[in-house]
Amino acid sequence: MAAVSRRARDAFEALGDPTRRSLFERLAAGPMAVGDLAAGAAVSRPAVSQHLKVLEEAQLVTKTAVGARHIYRIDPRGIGAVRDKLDAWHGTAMAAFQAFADAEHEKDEVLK
Amino acid sequence: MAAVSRRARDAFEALGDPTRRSLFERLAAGPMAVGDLAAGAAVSRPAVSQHLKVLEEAQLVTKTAVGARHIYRIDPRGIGAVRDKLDAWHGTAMAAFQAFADAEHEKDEVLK
DNA sequence: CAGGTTCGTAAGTCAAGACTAACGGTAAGC
DNA sequence: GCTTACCGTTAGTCTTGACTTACGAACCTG
Repeated sequence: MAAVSRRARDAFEALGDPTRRSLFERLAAGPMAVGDLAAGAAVSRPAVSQHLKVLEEAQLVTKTAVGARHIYRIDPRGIGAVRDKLDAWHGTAMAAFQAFADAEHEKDEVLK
Repeated sequence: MAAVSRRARDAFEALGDPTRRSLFERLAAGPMAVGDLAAGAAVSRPAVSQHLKVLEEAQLVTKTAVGARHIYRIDPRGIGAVRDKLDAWHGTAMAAFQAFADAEHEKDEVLK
């Protein structure tokens, strides 16, 4: 659980940066090499490499060497972890709201 | 569309900060006042106020004044926007992988 | 083997933003 | 009315991290 939480934590921080989110979004369309990725980015190629490293550490992407080219692709497990966290938050928030609504309804019944 | 994208963008950036994510997670358990929120946080109360402002601008929480106390609670629409974005990424990534797998299977009958 | 790609890393600069202290403003209590 | 809570904002400091340039490693190609 700690590993999952840690992974989700890193994933949120990784997706917090607009440049990284842009790279991640482009990788969602399909695997791509660093050079191609950098060609469409607003920053230099080394910057792209650094961002890809962060995304990789966050388990959001995976790297595969093909000759001299490094192909990056999305790691579905990373998205899954983030989505699970989001669902958990949504669930508890809904439960809390429901409890609050029930309590309010209870008071209304008593007042009647 | 642009409004949704913009909202999702701000939400990702808002959830990128560990302190803000901690506050958001505590609010998921139920509505809370700023003072109570600051009491359990590692930073000062003004810092909590600033973070809550960012979360509010990102449509992730809503504020309600009750006397001199300001009660913050989670805005389900904010989570929804982020989750939708995540689902979209996951969907396109899966489609891209499927297309790649189909193409490989088509062409590499003899290889591998 | 020499030359040209492709990519990651190191060093250094610099701006964004996270934080605290101090102040002002509003609502409840005496 | 006066004081006491509770909260938001401002001003200013300081750390984090995003970025570029320069360099070197690994790889293919001729």
